[in-house]
Amino acid sequence: MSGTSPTGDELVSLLAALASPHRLRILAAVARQRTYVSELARQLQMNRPLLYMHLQKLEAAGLVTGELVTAPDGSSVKYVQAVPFTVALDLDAIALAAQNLTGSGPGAEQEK
Amino acid sequence: MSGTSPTGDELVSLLAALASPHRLRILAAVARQRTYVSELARQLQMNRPLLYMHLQKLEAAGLVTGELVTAPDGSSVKYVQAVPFTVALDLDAIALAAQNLTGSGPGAEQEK
DNA sequence: GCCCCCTGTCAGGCAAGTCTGACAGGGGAG
DNA sequence: CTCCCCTGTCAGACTTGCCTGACAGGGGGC
Repeated sequence: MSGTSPTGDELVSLLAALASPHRLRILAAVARQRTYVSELARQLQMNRPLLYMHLQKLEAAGLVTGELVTAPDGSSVKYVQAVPFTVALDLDAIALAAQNLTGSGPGAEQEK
Repeated sequence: MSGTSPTGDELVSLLAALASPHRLRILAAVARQRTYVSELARQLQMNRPLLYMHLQKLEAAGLVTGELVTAPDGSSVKYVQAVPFTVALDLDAIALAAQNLTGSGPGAEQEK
């Protein structure tokens, strides 16, 4: 994904995924070190269900990947890892992205 | 603002302001041409009150500036203009921003 | 057996964002 | 006076997101 100019919808999803203090902190923690969910919850002092939700959003946006690892002793642990990316954000990028939003053509369609 | 690495909170606000198809379209339209509110509403085919709200958010985020111009004949028109900016978005920037979110220090505070 | 740690999902409550129609008012043109 | 265009703001409905406690289940160690 790095470097590719995303479509408008992708951009919106990406920004929405990042526009949250919790998710920013999660991403930062995960970028620094590969951890598993419960440990991450303890580290960031947040409820696991909440962390799960945020992780799902980050994963849906393609910003992190989860990997369920089953240790030789049978116990399972889910490791989370950050996915590198780069987006240059400025007026030009936005003007470009706004052109290909689903249903945005000048005379495209006015369905609501 | 261009080039300066924003604080965590500022980043979140900026991303939140941009994470909306409507606001993206507004910004794109305004970046291309300085227009006034009602004209913009017609151009984008959206209700004015709605446009007003989005403009307020964009203005609060410092992405656009409004200027109420009173023509010599007395009629007032509010012109909206885009504010140039640039933000490089990647894992490093996020890790950096996550460090200075209000209430995020490693052993800062655990008020809930 | 009991206790501990892990993963995952659920319903429910609360807060915030989104969108709409309607209103009040200023001013010009016919 | 009537019609039109403009700027603002409001309450209300609706949708979405956020967060919590509680649950079901797998597996290990004592």
